[in-house]
Amino acid sequence: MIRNLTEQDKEHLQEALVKSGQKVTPQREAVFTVLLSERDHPTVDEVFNRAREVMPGLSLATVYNCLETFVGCGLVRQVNHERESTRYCPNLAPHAHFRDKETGQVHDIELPPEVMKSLRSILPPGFDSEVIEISFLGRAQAKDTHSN
Amino acid sequence: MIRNLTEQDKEHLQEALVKSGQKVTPQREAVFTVLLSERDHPTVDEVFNRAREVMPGLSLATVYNCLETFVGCGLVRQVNHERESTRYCPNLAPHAHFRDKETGQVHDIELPPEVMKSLRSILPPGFDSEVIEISFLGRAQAKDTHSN
DNA sequence: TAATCAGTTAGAATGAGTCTAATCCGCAAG
DNA sequence: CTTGCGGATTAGACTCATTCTAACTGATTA
Ligand SMILES: [Mn+2]
Ligand SMILES: [Mn+2]
Ligand SMILES: [Zn+2]
Ligand SMILES: [Zn+2]
Repeated sequence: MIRNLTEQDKEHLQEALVKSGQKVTPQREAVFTVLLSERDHPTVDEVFNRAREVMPGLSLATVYNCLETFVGCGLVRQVNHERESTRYCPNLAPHAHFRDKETGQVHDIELPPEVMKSLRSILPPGFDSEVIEISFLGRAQAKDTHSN
Repeated sequence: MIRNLTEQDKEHLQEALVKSGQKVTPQREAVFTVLLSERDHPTVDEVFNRAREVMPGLSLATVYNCLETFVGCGLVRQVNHERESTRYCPNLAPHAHFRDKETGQVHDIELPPEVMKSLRSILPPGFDSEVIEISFLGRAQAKDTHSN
């Protein structure tokens, strides 16, 4: 189901867009709403299908555009596993991803700062990294029905 | 330049192939040789072009087939960064990958067991992971001309 | 009003990877 | 030797996520 954006969410969206010289549009709001409604790392097609429920005229091209815009202004992260379709994640906290081999579901795994530090410490001198991606592949006992 | 396989390398290849019910062929030897000659994580096309120097009739389809075979029998790893072409890595030791934003070069980063452990420890109960992928994106001061 | 301009849209193009069907070739049975 | 078999190789067709293009929309500005 598609939630409504809280005032906080709207401000977050507006601020990030305006800060990078772009506008809030109905399409961008719809796509952002979809992302925040179910934090299950949807693909572009999944976002497209969910968003059309609430905005039937929306085009796939626009979903690609919105998501690219959001990535550009730091509102969401892209998540890739092997060569599968790119998925999108609005969780801005540092976290890793766990991909369930059976179900395909993607779960967020919290990343404690001390682990980040120990990771950064394995880089030899001369290597400076801005982005670290960590992804697990395995099986998760389904504890609940939502997948975040 | 394309090295020659040592006896050890040949045995390694043969053992892994035979163990999974497949044969050593001239094409597979050529592709494997390319992978061991420069451990720079080549793409399929790069492998193809290098291998053709030594085996001109080789086809791209066969390079795809050989690499898939090697992955299947654990001789090499696939390395993906975002949606770029898949790269191939014959380094079987546990390691992470560092991708240089400027040059595109991929470097191996050794992964000490204690770091692996601390990573595994962040998984909540119920999550069991066989594979962990770690990749850094950033800039590396070019210390040398080879890229491993 | 007219010009401008970001955003949206449909559809074409791209390209890494996969699939298909024909051929090749080493080996073993006759 | 021939022949048959089965895995491997090959060229080319195909797929499909993503990117590109060019026309259109609609709000804002001169
Ligand atoms: Mn959950
Ligand atoms: Mn090096
Ligand atoms: Zn996430
Ligand atoms: Zn590697």
